[in-house]
Amino acid sequence: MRASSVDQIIIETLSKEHAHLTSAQVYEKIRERLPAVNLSTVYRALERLVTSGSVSVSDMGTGSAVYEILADGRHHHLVCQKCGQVLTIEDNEVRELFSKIQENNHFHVLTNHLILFGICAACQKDS
Amino acid sequence: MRASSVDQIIIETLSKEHAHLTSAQVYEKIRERLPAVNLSTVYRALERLVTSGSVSVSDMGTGSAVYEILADGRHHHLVCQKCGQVLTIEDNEVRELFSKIQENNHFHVLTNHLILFGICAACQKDS
DNA sequence: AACCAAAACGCAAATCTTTGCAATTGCAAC
DNA sequence: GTTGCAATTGCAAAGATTTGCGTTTTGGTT
Ligand SMILES: [Zn+2]
Ligand SMILES: [Zn+2]
Ligand SMILES: [Zn+2]
Ligand SMILES: [Zn+2]
Repeated sequence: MRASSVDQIIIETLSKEHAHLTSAQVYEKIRERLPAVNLSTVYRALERLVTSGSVSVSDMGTGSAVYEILADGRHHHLVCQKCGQVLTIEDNEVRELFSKIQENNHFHVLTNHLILFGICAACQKDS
Repeated sequence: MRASSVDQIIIETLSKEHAHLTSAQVYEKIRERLPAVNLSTVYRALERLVTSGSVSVSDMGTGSAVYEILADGRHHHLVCQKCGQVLTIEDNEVRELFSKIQENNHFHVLTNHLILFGICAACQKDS
């Protein structure tokens, strides 16, 4: 992989934002520094960063994928399908499962930003 | 929900196929019996079936989502990002994690066809 | 049987993402 | 500094999925 300027700017942007950004949001941020950049270039840069493991991409049920820097420490999310609330869970709550899967199936899990859908406590009470 | 004929035909189709079908594949099957059906109608029917819990939808990294009947018993998959191999794991291998998440976060997990990406045993040896 | 409201549908347009191809750029060897 | 190759990019088109809206169908009620 070559030191693409777009890759570097995306890393810097996501590192500063500490949030889940859509491709369109990343695109807007990049254009502040590279006004002529093409959207497909951003998609390809994001793909490279995901493959290299420095960025996660996830479908959180919002209609478009979201990207997040992984340097801050691994975590996962629970997304309520009724109210849309997003809970964060620590990696150690999931690590045990991944270890067991690794043992049982000799399969090295790379998923690093797991999204589980369901119903949150508040919405369970409502029904 | 009303008893839509498309819903019923999709159920029958997926029940007979016992496989992961893309929306395009479902569409082709439906057209054998409803030649004039619209693709967006199929998408909306699939969405209803997923919401009702009778069908699962998953991104298995193939470029388009796949749908599968859930009546046959719950299961999950490990997808190798190098060779594309798809391993199936039983629900009991995952249920423990979901129970723990339920306890710790009072969150009722509905994800019923989990896809985890990683590297299979064979591909680990190769590298 | 006529009526009504809700659900489902068809169609076209919008949105999101990927891809083929030709042109450009960065890196390293010569 | 020039050459060569592979990575990156822009652009346009294709592919995948969703959505707005007007119309039709369905099932229940009068
Ligand atoms: Zn996150
Ligand atoms: Zn909720
Ligand atoms: Zn499956
Ligand atoms: Zn493999």
